[in-house]
Amino acid sequence: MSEAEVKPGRRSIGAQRNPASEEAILKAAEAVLLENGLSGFSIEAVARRARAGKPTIYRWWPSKAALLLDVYHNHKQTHFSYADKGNVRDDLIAYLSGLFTVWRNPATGALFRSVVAEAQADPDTAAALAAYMADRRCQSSEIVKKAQARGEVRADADPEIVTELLASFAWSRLLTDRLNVNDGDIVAAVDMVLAGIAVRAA
Amino acid sequence: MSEAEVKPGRRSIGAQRNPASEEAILKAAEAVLLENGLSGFSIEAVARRARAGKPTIYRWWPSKAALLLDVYHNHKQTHFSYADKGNVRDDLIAYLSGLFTVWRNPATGALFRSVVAEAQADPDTAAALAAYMADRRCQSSEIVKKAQARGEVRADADPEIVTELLASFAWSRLLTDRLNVNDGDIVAAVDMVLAGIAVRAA
Amino acid sequence: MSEAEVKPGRRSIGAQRNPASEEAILKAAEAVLLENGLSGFSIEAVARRARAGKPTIYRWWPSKAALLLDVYHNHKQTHFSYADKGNVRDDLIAYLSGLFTVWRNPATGALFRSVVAEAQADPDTAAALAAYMADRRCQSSEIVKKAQARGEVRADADPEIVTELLASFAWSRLLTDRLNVNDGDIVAAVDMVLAGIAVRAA
Amino acid sequence: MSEAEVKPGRRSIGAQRNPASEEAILKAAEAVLLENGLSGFSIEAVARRARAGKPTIYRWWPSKAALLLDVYHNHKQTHFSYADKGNVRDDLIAYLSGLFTVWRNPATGALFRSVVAEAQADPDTAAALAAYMADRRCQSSEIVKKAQARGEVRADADPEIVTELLASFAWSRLLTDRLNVNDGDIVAAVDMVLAGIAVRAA
DNA sequence: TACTAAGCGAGACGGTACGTCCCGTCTTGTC
DNA sequence: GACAAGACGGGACGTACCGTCTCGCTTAGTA
Repeated sequence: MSEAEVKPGRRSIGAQRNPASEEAILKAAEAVLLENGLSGFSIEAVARRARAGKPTIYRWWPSKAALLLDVYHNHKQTHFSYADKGNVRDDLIAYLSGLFTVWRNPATGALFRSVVAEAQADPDTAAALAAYMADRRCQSSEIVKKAQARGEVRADADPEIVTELLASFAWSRLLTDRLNVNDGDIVAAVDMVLAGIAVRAA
Repeated sequence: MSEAEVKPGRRSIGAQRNPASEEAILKAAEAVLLENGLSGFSIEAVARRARAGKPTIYRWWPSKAALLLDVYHNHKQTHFSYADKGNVRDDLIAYLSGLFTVWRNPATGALFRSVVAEAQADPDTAAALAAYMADRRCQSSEIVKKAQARGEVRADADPEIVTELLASFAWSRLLTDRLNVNDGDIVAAVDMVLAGIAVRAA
Repeated sequence: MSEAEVKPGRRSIGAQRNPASEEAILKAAEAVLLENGLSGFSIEAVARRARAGKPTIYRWWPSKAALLLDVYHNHKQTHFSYADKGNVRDDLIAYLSGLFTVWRNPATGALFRSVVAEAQADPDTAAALAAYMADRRCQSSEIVKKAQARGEVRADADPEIVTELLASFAWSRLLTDRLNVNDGDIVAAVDMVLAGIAVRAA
Repeated sequence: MSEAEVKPGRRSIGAQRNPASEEAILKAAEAVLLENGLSGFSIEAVARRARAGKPTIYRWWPSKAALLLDVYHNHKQTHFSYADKGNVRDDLIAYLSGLFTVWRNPATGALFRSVVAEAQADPDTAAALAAYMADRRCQSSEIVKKAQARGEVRADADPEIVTELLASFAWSRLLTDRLNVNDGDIVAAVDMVLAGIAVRAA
């Protein structure tokens, strides 16, 4: 209120985590990542931007990767929902095009690409990403399980592999900058998995 | 071969590139990457190990990524061949399990993971990786094209998407350290793409 | 006294200074200084060791230097007395060897060295040290004044300079870690000041 | 000459120490020390001021203290000479007032005070200072040795202790900011050492 | 044959970022 | 209102690499 708090920004609020600092850091981290890319994303840059001390960041996030993941999670609170359209084809198309749509957002896409990249070098990030992906596989495979319950999908199909196949497709497009190549590919991929490409043996 | 060349390193052989240096650098780069991981892979470390000057490296490889890619290419000269087993199912299984096998090799796997990671931050690597992947898609889609010619696969299936779907599956397993989860998944993925999972509508 | 107060630290005893805290802090400060040296002497370290909050220290001691000085004064309550042996030579030898003896004690020596060092950078410490030294000069010069009264020492000699010369000698030995070089030097210094080194002009 | 050297300052001159950098760093170090005092003297500040990289400083000076000492030595090249005035009294007065004069220079005085302070916390500085002081004692005691040769000073006087006593006096005045108290004290100290203060026993 | 020109190992240069430690201030909840 | 506790913004620490530079050398090709 007074001018005292203007100059130095935030202060400690006692022997407890200051939510304002956390928010400012996450916001700054996202901004830095978007503006400077993964290679320009450094703890120092985030601290500078958030007007926070480096130790404050290290106190709560053990590594660059942890911060990155946290930013990603916070960003993804605008989750896409798993719509239930009544038939498996529309559900899978919605799922896959949902992934494409979310990652076409420059922020979300860059964020996830960064997390994946970081995971290749940093074991902690790798573990966090693995946990996250396991959760997603579990959630998305529900689509197929429901379809099996409805009798739309063969009972011997592994639900997790179905959605993993589709999600992997989205991954590789994201990681090779080919998210916008051809929207028809989304439907083609779903239909391939659903109907197969083999000529019907009578 | 002899230890004579070990101690004082290599010298210039005149106004031309010294192949011994190139070889030593590539070898050292691979060794450093394998021993210290992507995060420990630095030009300095490679130069130290190769007993080479940093400018020698920068003279021939514009960036860390270029060196990485070069190492990868050199390493992959032990290419897996696209066997032609006469039927599309065996060919695709051979293709997909070939990818898994190649990447299960610690060197090759780490190399490719590093290249993909680097491509997320470095545009040059991204471009190189894109070109490389386009070539691979082109080559691998031949499997499907041949099968279409044999009448095994429906003519309206997009050959590139077929193998891209399978290759993406291998990518995501590589990038999330799940290459060894379940060998049966390979066959399951191929069969899914071939026969589909939908219940036959009579 | 009991170990009950060890574990959970001390509590406030109401709106007044808690002597137990003061004592614990001074004790901890001395211990830290002795164990880790001046360079390892930090308010944080003292607070940790004393199980005290940093603000408690800052509340009572405005600076590191103030704490240091306070520790020194508390430590020196075991003052050496200015013995009066009846003749100036023995008194001065007792005075100078007293300084050496006091500072040969690791705690006292390190403490005084630290105060002097701190005074070179911190004006407050410098002022405190100056006041302290003025007092000591005044006290120690009494030795010479008494000798003058007894007729042992020439009336035109400046008493303060006499003891300052001897104390400076001890200082420089302390500050350059040469306290134990040669015990004979103490007597030599005193005799020099008393009898002079010039050849007697008949 | 060209504008190339304007922006980035100095460059490497190959695999050898760049004297321009060394000079710039020493100059900057002195300036920082004088302007901000010992407490404001940091490697970072010196690097900033010298437009040098921190590693360049650490490459050549293992510690803050080493840099400090080097600055002091470089500064003292304007050595005071040990004048030989033919009689020991004038020589000793010249020696002692020389010390006072040199240290009354703000730069030199602050420098030496800083070195002494640093030596109380840092063993390397302590060692360097000890070596330096041993050398000075050796040099300055020559005054007394010559006087002994001339028969002016008793042969049983320890030459090193004589000048050590006087130098210590200057030290303590420097370290307690009392360099300007009373110029007569210089002569008084010398005469005390020469003639003694004891009343002549007939 | 002598000269030029480029590549070589080496390593110093100005920098940026790392992750840690401590500074002195602030606030919370307990006594 | 003093206490233990500990988070806060800030700044310096000493280290690792970055990409650039110049050195002194070695040798191939040109003159």
